[in-house]
Amino acid sequence: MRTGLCGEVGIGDVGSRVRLCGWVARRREHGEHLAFVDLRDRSGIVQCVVDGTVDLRSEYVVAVAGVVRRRPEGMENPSLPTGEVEIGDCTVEVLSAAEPPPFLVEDRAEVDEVVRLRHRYVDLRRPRMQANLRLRAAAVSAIRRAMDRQGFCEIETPLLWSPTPEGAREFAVPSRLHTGDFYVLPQSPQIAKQLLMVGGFDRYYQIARCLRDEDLRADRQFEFTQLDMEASFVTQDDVLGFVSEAVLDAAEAATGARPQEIERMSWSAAIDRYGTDKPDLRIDTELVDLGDVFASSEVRAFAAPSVKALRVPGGSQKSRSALDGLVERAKALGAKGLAWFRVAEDEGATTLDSPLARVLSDAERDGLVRTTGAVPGDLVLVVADEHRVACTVLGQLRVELAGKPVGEGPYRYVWVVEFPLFEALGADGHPVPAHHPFTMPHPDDIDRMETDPLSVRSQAYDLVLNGWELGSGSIRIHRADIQARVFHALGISDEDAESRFGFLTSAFRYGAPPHGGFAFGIDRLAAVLAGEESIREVIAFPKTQSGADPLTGAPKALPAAALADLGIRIAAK
RNA sequence: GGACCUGUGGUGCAGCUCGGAGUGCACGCCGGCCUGUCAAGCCGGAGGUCGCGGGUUCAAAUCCCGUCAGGUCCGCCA
Repeated sequence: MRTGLCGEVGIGDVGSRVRLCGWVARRREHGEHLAFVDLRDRSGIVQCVVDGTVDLRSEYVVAVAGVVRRRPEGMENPSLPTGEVEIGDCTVEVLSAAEPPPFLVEDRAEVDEVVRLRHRYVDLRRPRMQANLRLRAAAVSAIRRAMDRQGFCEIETPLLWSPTPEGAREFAVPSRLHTGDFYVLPQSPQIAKQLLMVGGFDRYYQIARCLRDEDLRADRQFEFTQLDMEASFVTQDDVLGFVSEAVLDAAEAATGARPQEIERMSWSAAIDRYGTDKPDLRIDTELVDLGDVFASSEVRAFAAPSVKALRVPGGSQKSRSALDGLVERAKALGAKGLAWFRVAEDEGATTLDSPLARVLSDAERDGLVRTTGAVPGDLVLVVADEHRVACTVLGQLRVELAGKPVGEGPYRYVWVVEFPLFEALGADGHPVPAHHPFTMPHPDDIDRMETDPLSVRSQAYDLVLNGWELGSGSIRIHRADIQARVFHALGISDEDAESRFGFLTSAFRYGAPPHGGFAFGIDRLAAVLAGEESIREVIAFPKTQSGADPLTGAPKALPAAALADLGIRIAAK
């Protein structure tokens, strides 16, 4: 039907006869003797010249036959990749007429997202969406090649799975044959892939759709796609190596540039230096510890287990009301207060402008400036509080004051390793797992599990890109005795463990290899690499924040007969 | 569950503080003119439940209350 693609016609094709198919992007008519038609397909746009009039409208689907020719001298269009040539002596065949589109099929048209989604089939024609979905496909393809090359076997796991009362809320699927019973859609293939390890598939992966019935965000949809992988007889270093290979290959395929080796950082260093477990390393300021400076301070505001500071380069020009706003923000984030110091210069001496400036000793003033590295023009923010609070509050302010859109380069990947095994003590006095209860404790710390559980590190790790968590994984527990100790620490009784995870623990009784794995979000990776701030821009048919689909109208009520078939009655609201 | 922002011809906005006739801008659309344009140009035209409901008022796009939809964030996402 066609001889090539619109965007690929070039100077080398001059003289050849072509037939191109696509959509009418624009037409420019010059009376009854001459008309230009810009023809668009997925590859781009080429100008077609018609000697006469044409009865075409925007977005008509047409086939244009003609001869490629060099444009007349001075008529080239340097802003168009095909701008040196045009299709001449055209005959146009209308394959399909079209109503005027609801919005311009061009990138520069900014359109309300719900309008775009309602007419997604039109939106998808725009170069942005074409590029984004193709970038995503290139990334996925590279991931598959990387995993295959490393000896991994792609295996599908069920979409209809068993309810597990743990973690994210699950989508329920009623069973027709077992009226009153339900499957759930998997929030991740976690347990299935561990069963595959017991089954002897020592290197498994899957481009897996995962579903979680939790509230949506710019970086979260009900359904999302992960590279899910698991391997047996491996160390944490092995897993990080496998995943790094896939991620770096994907990034190279998507952007053309291969990132450098991904650096590693311990969880405690991430908290200490950036106040978060997903640090954005594009921002070059770090939190600074002022504990030594104020160790014996008379200043009551700084009498706290931890005194942390954040230097804000050039921040001294902030107005008093802007600073008041920062103080309020810090309080909203959980700090008791926020001290600020505007750094200035007076006759060669560095001065501090702050309500607290006068109560600081000379040594404290010097220490604050020296330790933070502040120079005139900077602003220094100080939070004194419990260590975790001081770090996270300043870490959040760091991002809010200096952050950039996630998709804006450069791309800074980092492995955050040695997550704590437990997050905190729950209301029942038992620690709460930071990852999932099958995470292997760090071998150096395992003896403290009963005596000092919150100090126990785990062999769990996250991959972070520009402040977004791409994914997480861990070495899993494969030994019944260690699993029993973790369950015990968590306050999960033997009976409880049996009823909730029985089919996994019993599988482990039949010969479980040491294993570990990882899963990272392909939507998120693709979005960042595409320069987008929302994963909706790399998903063909996403949902809105309320979980609706403006195109199909989903979700909808089911006909009464369908409900009756499933044995379901809708409760009155 | 909560906070904040947004809603005005097909699209994007202005108008809203300080109430006075659906007023304006750009794009698109329709018609006419036009033989080298390329976001073509020129002339003319059509197109509106100011998200919806209620209240205040002589009078509401504008003020108040409620509600719906969309977005960002918190909670949530082991």
